[in-house]
Amino acid sequence: MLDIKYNHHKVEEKKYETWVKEGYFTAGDISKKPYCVVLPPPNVTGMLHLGHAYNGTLQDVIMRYKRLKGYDVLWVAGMDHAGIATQAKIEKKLHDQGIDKYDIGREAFLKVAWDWKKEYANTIRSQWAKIGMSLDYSREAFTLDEKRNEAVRKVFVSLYNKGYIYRKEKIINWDPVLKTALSNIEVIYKEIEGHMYYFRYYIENSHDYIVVGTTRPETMFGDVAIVVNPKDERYQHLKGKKLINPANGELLPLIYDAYVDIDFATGAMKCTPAHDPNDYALGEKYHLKQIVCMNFDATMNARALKYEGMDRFACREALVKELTQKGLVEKIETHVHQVGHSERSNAIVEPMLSKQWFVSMKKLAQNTLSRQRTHQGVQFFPARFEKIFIQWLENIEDWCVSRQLWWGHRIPAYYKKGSNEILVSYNPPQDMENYTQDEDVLDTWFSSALWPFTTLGWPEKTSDFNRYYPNDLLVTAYDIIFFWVSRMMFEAIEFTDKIPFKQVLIHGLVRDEQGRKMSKSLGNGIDPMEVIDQYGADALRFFLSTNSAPGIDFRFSTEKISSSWNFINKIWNAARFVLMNLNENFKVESIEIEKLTLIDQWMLVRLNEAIKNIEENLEKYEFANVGSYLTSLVWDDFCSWYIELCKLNLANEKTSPQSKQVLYHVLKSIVVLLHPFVPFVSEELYLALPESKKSICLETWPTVLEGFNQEIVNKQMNEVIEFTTFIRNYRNTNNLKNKFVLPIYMQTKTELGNQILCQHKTLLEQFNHIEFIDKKDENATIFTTENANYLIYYHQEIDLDAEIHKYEMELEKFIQEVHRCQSMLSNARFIEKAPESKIKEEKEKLQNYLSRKESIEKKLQELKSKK
RNA sequence: GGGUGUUUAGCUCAGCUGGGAGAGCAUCUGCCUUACAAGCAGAGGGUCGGCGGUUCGAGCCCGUCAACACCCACCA
Repeated sequence: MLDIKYNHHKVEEKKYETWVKEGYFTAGDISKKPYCVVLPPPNVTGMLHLGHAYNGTLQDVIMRYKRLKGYDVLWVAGMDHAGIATQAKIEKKLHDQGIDKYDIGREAFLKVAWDWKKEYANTIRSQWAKIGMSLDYSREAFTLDEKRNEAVRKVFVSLYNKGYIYRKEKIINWDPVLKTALSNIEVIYKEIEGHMYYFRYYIENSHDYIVVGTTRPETMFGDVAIVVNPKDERYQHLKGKKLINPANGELLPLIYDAYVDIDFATGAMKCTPAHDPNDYALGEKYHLKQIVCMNFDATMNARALKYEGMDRFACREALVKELTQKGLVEKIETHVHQVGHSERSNAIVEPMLSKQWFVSMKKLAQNTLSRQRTHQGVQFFPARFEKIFIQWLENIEDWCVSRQLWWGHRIPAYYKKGSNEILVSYNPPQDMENYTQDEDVLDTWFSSALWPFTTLGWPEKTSDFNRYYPNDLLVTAYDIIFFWVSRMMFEAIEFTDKIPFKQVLIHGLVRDEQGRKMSKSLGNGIDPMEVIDQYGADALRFFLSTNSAPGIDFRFSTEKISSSWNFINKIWNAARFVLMNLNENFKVESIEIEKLTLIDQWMLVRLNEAIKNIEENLEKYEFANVGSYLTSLVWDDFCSWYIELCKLNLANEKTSPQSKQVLYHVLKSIVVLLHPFVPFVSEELYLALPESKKSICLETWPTVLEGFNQEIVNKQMNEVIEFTTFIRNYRNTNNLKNKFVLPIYMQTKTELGNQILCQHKTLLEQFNHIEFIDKKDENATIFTTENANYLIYYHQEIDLDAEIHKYEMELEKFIQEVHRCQSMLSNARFIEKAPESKIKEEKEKLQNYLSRKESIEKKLQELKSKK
């Protein structure tokens, strides 16, 4: 027998281990249809956060649902080496121990990194288990393991040979803290209040000067020209003249190019091709020198003369001071502008000329775009994300893939010693002693981009690849559409000639209770493991999955998790009630409709409707809808009505021979319907049921029972509900005890009313503690429904005026309803254009309201005549 | 500069193809009715951001304005 109270600690203990051991999550039953999803691999940088729990829960709901629906479900477990992020963490750890990575060298560093990975991989696995994620561990992969490395090398070499990968000196985004290049999307632009410095540039052999504005004076040491717009009249007289760079006294040519905005600042712009992407383009156009004036740690180099070795911002300050003293500063204004920061280190990114490896993106993006445009692409949920995805691809730039790190896939490029020869190959050259391998590694996303197929064994032609590729679905947050989804798309199309997955479900981010983004600096992160400890994984999962709409951020809410817990406790107690009523001799029998009472039938009809509705919404990933449907099915239909009414039936097995079967059947169905959301408690309750299988994981999705006259059943039960609600209300307003038996005369108005009086009289009497009597006198309270008038003969002192007022209010309501129906039905255009069913519905409503209005009118007349 | 999302009850949010406004929590009233007091039975509370339009009919579709949030690009 179940404990009196739901105890999530006890319920969630050891179940996951059993599921894994029994192989319920291991795919491979070829008698079933395959369904495959690969988990977005979490970074091995640390522990899982609430976002992971959210992402994992959404997927697990789908996976468990598909398993119940009879699919051979493969949900591939895996983790990401997260190059920059992990290396930064390890460097910090070493630094805290007083170790510099260059002192221990690459190999020793990598050993530390692999130990780190092992430790966090174990933590992550135990957290997946806590959340209940039904992952297939037999195929677990790591983005940096040997198999994935083979695939990466193959892809790199292939892209190189096809001309998609090239090595070039270009302006890239440089992270001076982590000392590596970054791709464009790894740079976060933040608004910063800085300064616009205006310097005087004297004209050679003249006392005249022009004023040039810049936000980055330290880069003046890399200047090679001053550029003005050819139409700018202020500078026409300077053609052919040279200007003196105030920072170093060098002569700069004046170039006329329409790129320069006449109205911005002074209309004269300094040009630093080695430290600015736009200047770089100008530099190419006019064949200007590219002068790098900084080192890779963002200190100034020898070009900065006496400032050599000084940090770039210290140099800026010192230089401005120096030039102020020399009278070369015109003015300094505060200036708000967007400054690029490194996604990982938050350092201000330095645009820097550097030789790096790039993937040429135009053609590859085009291949993806043409599939999307011809509807052979991926289906997005919600659909609007496709637009964002397409716009990004249309404006894509080449992808810088080399990183000056150690933790990652080493670039398979080999440089012949003493020559310019570069060998890009899958295996190192035979005569390796004559070569040196490129020191750099690849961007993490280079290997993640191959994830949907490398996890299935590609490039080998494995049976997994044949069976499970393309994946059916990808579930991920909107913030990595560019980083990941788009790159998986083009790699998949290029190397497998298929889209990587059929659908993408994009979800939002979990924010804190105040609606702020969770971040380390704010310290407002919530550890999912603490939540699980306090409320249980099931409550957390139910909260996460049913309180969020696709693609939209949502707030974490302790209150709502607590509500989820209450809901689970409610189910728990409903199950207790059912199990208490199924005695040891209970045998499951098939349900025969002719043996069922009205409430049995009604409950099964409600269950049927729920199954259909829940399925529809699960297929659309509308989990919030499923959640509210499940809640009302369990709480209202099953607990508040069916179980309460059933208590009467259970006392009399002769009149309701199958009520216990229905109780069992509905509880079991509910438990299975809930299982995708709350796997632990559903397993616990399932195993407590008679004749259950070894695990709910082996169950099948409930099916709809056919053969009910749904319309009649609902109408009859609605009458019961409407009447019961009225009686409860009546007792409340009149301060009557539940046990006080109210005498009631039922005046039926329709055939259905007669049926109810005939068939369900006893039920209504017992359930509501009333007694149907023969009509005695006129002094009664009237309650009117579509099918009957109920006259309550409860004699009490009544305030006649108040009573009249009450009925007048009631009458007013029906008058309005009648008016509404009549005006609709008398509208010729409504009759002409509205669908048949709607017209029929309104006609029926009108009849109903008319009859009820009439009853109230009669009662009012009667009251008024007494006055 | 371009784009997207949000605006619904006191709070947090649902409301999917247009057909009488919903949930949870909070509030008020009454209940220990043996599955559940973390519960039960009732009740109150909203001109669905503003304005205009389409429609027989708009929270939902179109236009426009406003506030907030986010994404992309960028002027040195």
